[in-house]
Parts: sequence; C-alpha cells; structure tokens
Amino acid sequence: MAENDLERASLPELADRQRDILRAVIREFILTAQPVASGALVRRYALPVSSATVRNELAELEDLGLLTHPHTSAGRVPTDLGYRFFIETLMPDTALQPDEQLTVSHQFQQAQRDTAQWLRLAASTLARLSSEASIVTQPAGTTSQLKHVEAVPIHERRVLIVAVLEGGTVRQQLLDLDQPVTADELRALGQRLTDTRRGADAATLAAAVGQEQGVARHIVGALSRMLAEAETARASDVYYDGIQNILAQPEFGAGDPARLRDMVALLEDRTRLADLLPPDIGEGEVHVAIGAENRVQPLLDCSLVFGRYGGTGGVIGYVGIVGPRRMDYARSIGAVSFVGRLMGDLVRVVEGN
Amino acid sequence: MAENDLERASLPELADRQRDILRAVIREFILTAQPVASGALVRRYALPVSSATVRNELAELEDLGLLTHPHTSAGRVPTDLGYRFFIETLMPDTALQPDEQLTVSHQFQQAQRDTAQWLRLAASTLARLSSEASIVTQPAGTTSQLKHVEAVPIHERRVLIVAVLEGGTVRQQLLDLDQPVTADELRALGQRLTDTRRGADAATLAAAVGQEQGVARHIVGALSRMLAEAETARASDVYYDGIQNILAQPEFGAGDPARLRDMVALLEDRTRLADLLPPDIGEGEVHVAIGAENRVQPLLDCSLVFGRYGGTGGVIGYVGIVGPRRMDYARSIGAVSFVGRLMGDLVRVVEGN
DNA sequence: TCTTAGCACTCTCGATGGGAGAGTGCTAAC
DNA sequence: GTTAGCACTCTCCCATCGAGAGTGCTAAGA
Repeated sequence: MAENDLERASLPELADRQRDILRAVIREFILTAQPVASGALVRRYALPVSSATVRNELAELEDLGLLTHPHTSAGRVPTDLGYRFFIETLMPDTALQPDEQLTVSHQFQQAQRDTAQWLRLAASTLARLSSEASIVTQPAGTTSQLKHVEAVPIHERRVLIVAVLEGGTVRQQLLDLDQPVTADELRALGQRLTDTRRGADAATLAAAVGQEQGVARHIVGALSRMLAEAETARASDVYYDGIQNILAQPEFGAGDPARLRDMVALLEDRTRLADLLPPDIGEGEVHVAIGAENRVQPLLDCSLVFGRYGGTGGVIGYVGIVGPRRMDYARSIGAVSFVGRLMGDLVRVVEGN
Repeated sequence: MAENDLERASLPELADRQRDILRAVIREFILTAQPVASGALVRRYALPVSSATVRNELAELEDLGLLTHPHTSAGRVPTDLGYRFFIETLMPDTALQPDEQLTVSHQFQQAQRDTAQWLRLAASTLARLSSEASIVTQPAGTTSQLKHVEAVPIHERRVLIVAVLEGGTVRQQLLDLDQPVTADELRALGQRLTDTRRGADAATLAAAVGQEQGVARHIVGALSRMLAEAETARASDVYYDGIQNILAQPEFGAGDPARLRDMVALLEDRTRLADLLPPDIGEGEVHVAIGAENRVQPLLDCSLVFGRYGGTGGVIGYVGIVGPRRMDYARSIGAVSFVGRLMGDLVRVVEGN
C-alpha cells in the first residue's frame, strides 16, 4: 500500500528514552482513556528521571506531531501519527497466546461445517478477543463457477434449485414453472446440467440460455442469475458482532450519542460497509486505518484493523475489527491475523485442497 | 394467554372524557418523551374544558393506576397499566397504509427467493417501519423431515452433503470420509438415500445408522445430526436489525449507558433472545409485553411486540419489535402483523402449498 | 549540556446557590 | 360540575468559586 509506505517514510527518528516514554503514554492511554500526565508516567513506569524531564520529552514528542494536548493543563494524548509510529516500530509481539489459539481453533472445528456458521463464529470470536466490534464478509470469488446442480420438486410446478459452486458455496432459489414436471425428470435434468454446464460462470450460462428449451431454459436462466448474485454477494453478506463492546467504550458512551448512532448505522448498512474494505491488500497481511486515515465520516474517530483471507481460486473475504482509535492494536492485529488465517484454511478445505 | 385475560379483566371503566384525555396523554408522551402537562393537553388538543378540569381528571386517572408523576410539579407519564388500557381499548386501527403494504410486499417479491434473504429482509423491514429494533427467527419445525439428499464430491475423500428438508430448508455440511469415493458412486448414493430415507426425521435416521455400511453409514449419521440441529435451529438462527433506531431514542441515549449496553447484549446473544419468545401464542396473533411484564432484566423498561408465523407442518418462527415502553404501539402492531402474515405466506410457498 | 526543584499559571471539575419557569393541588367562587 | 386564582414544589440553567491536577518556564545544580 503506497499510502502506508509514505507514512512509514515520514516517521521521525527517536532516542531510546523518547521511544520508551511514547510507548508508555500510548499504553497508559489505551488502558485508562484519560490524558496521561508526566507524574503518572514516572510513578507507574518507575522511570529513572524526574517528571520535569519527562515533561520536556513530552513537549518534544508533541513538536514531532506524535502527541497532543486537549488543553493547556491536561496530560498528553496520542495523535494518529503517534499510533502509527507505535504500530510500525514500538508494538510488542501480536501473536495470541497459545492457549487462546487452541481454544479458538477448537471452536471452529466443533462448529457445524457450514460457511454461514463459520462466518458468524468468526465475527463473534473477533468481537470477544478484541472487545471491539467486528466485521466479516462472505468469501466471494471474482467469478463463480458452477460445480453441481440439483432440482428438487416442491410442488407440481415449483422446484427448488440448489447450485453448488466451485469453492463449496451453496446457493438455493425457488422457481415457478409454467408446466408440471415429475421428480424423475427433474433428477435427470439436474444430472444433465451438472454434466454439461459444469465450470460455467454467470456470463457463460446467460449466453447458454438460448440453447435450452422449456424447463431447462428456465433453470439455466435462474442459475445464471444465482451465480451473478454470488459474485456480488460481498455487498450483502456481511456479518457483524460486538456492538455491545463499542457501547462500553467511554469515548462513545459519554460523548455525543449522534456519533455512536452514525457508527452503528454504518455497521447495519451492509452496502456501505462492504465499500470500506479496499481490494488492494495482500492475503495474510493485516492493515490498520487510524482515525482520519479512514475516509468515511463516522469512522474519523475510529480505527479499523482488517485483513483479507482467501482460497486459491480468487475467492476472497475480509475479517476486520472496528473500535476507537484508542484500541489495543497488538491484540486486535493478533486476533485479525489469527482468525483470518483460520478462515483461509476453512475456505481451502471447502475448496478441496 | 391467561395473564392477558387477567389484565383485561382488571382494566377500569372510564368515562368518555377520561378516555379522551388518557388517549391524548399517551399520544403526546409517545411523541415527545416528556411528561405531559394539563395546559399542553388543552392547548394542543383543543379540549373544551379548562386545564384545572383536566388536572382533576388526570388526578383520577392517576388514582386508577393508569398514569404517574415523576415528581410533584411535573406532568403525567403513562404506567404499564395505562399502556395496556390504551392497547386494549383506545388504540386506533393498526393496519399499515395500503401503499406501505404494497411497497413491502413488492420488496419481498423482488428479493432472491431464499429463506435467509427473506429473514434478513423481514428484520430490516420491521426496523424501518417501526423505527425500533427488530427480531426475526428462522422458521423451525418441531420435527424436521428429510426430503432430498445430495452428495457432491469436493475432493477424493471429502464430500459436501446437501439435505433439503420438508418445508424447503436447505442444510449443508462437509464430511471427510475414510475411503475415496467416485462422483458416480456418490450420485447413486444420494439417489438411493433420497428414495429410502425420504420422510425420516433425526431420530429415525439415528436409528437407521446401523443398517448402513461404509460411506452410506457416515452420511446417514451426518444427516441425522443435521436434522437434529435444524430442529434446534431456533436458538442460533435469530436475525436482528435496527439497533441504530434504539440508539436514537432519548430514553437510551441520555440515560445511563449501562442499560443500553445490557439491551444490545441481549440482542447479540442469540441464545437468550430465543428464550424470550414464548411458544404459547397463536398463529397470526400479535402479543405485547409492556415494561415489567417482561421477565428479563434488561427489558424491564422496554416493550416487546411479537407475533408467530408458520406453515402447516408445525413449522413456526417469530417476528418481533423491541423498543422503549413509549412506543408507537399501533404502528408496531401493524408492522408485526403484516410482516408476520407475509412470512407465513412465504413459508407456505416454500412448503409447496 | 542535561537534569531537576520550584513556582506561577491554566484549565477542569464538582459543589453551591440563586432565580426563572413550568406545573400541580387546593380553595373558593360561579 | 367547572374554573380562576394562587401558593407551593421541583427541575433546570447559569454563574460563581475553590480545590486539584498538570503544564511550562526559569534558574540552579550535576
């Protein structure tokens, strides 16, 4: 990400003591949500210097743009750049504890082996691990290919079309026919379409509608629409969880309630949510957008930690965490990274690798 | 509901003018969320009496337990009993406007004909219509019966089992086998199981595991588990929407944030949510639980408007609205009733009737 | 040159205390 | 049965004030 390199390039050089103090300020602010005072730093971190010295260093860190002041006689608060510096150069190891990893893996193995369940579990796991809100999108391919078709009779003229896509997604749709069809005919039709249309994508199927007659024509048309819908599924199949965690944050609870509402509205509007996650991010990487780095209005005071997971066939999905800028980045990054890897593994299992 | 008859039996008789005044107080409080003063009533409702007379009537309504006072010199606020009285005897027609009905029906017809989509749409529609939060549960039968089985090869030893249940629900699960199976074998197996096990429920399938050998044995075992899970799906497949609407309510926004958090936590915990909806409610009826009538802690200041929808085969689901006690009951009841009926129709369509 | 004690200055926060305003309850007259 | 009048109560807003916390600066010390 070019933007990121730019950020990194403009990060200032700091002396060891300044790094220690900045780390302590950020740690303290993440913990308490209160501006951090020089005296408190000396007391709680047993610094070998006086509070006056710390004040001098704090003033310098402020000149460098890493910290600010809410007002003259208040303690220091990290800026976006401060957080960025912390993440790039000061952050401790982000990996989750081995026992946590084990517990989470275990839960995923115990869950019903069904994509929707996994997505829900991923969202709730991320929310629990990070104590923030989470977003998870359905894995969707740039193009979806048909793997298997089944037509199940529901009623004389009504069939349930079940399409299994390459990658293991299952899509279903009811279809009303203009003529009655028997169960055996449907079974044979499903088999024939599976054999002849296997590997076709939405466009190919749309083009093939003309080659079919009668009932088969209807079904191929429906399949084409279902695949097309699967390709754009990213917009609608977004799972979120952990709104309660955000409500517990002091910056949202006390402050003006309108900001909170905007934020929840964003989470509940799946279309806007999907637009937030940019496609230019590598598999397995974790990206962090801090405060104003988010372009969307309600997220200007928030941070977004997200990663991409995917299988081999261009199938990708996103997992992410949304929270206040004052977020435990190490933990969030660890959680996103781990759950993303887990989801990637699951997608590959479903794909058959 | 016995409790409800009891409530209704103990509702007092009121003179016409008292009924008018009570109606006006409730209407005004729903609108403004502020205690209602005698003078304001006379002004805004052009009552043909003076504010002193209204004060006398208000005092009597308070004696009857229909209204209260936050403090001596404040206006009146409805009690739970007051709302109950309003709903039972004063409420205007609850039906949605014809054009609204048309719009909503149209949206449901336009949606992909797939249960999960419908549930999501029902939740968002209820939230939008009522400006409150909504809950919708997946329709689940007391017992689910198998209608169709398909085994789709994913990998040499890995198959995707797709089970279509009586009622149109589709369930899927990945299965790892201990021996490789060809696509043709799987297809034949699916066909045989569909023919022999059609109409079986979870218990029957569990009992039948012993009759099968090898791969078929694995699959029947998986089917039994899938059906059993479908029967208890009520607990996990709950959709909610409209948390942003609740955040906009003054009683939650300003008051202590802990209450709000408890409430959202309740919505996000699908297990607890499912327990809230009692089974003893008739198809098509709409029930209202006001304030303390809810037994669950975080809902003591809230009201719940819910209804049951269902198909013919004992398949039932719930639709509901959660909001502050000061809720537009007429509108909420209208919305729940209409969306419930719509969902019932859809379930019956999926069942083939 | 770096560190630190000391101190003035600034800003927030909570408590205090009217005063205005809204609304009720009561009484007495119509 | 209705209503004007009025005393009384309670909230809410605002201004004030002092305590407390914390900074920035200066000058002395290492």
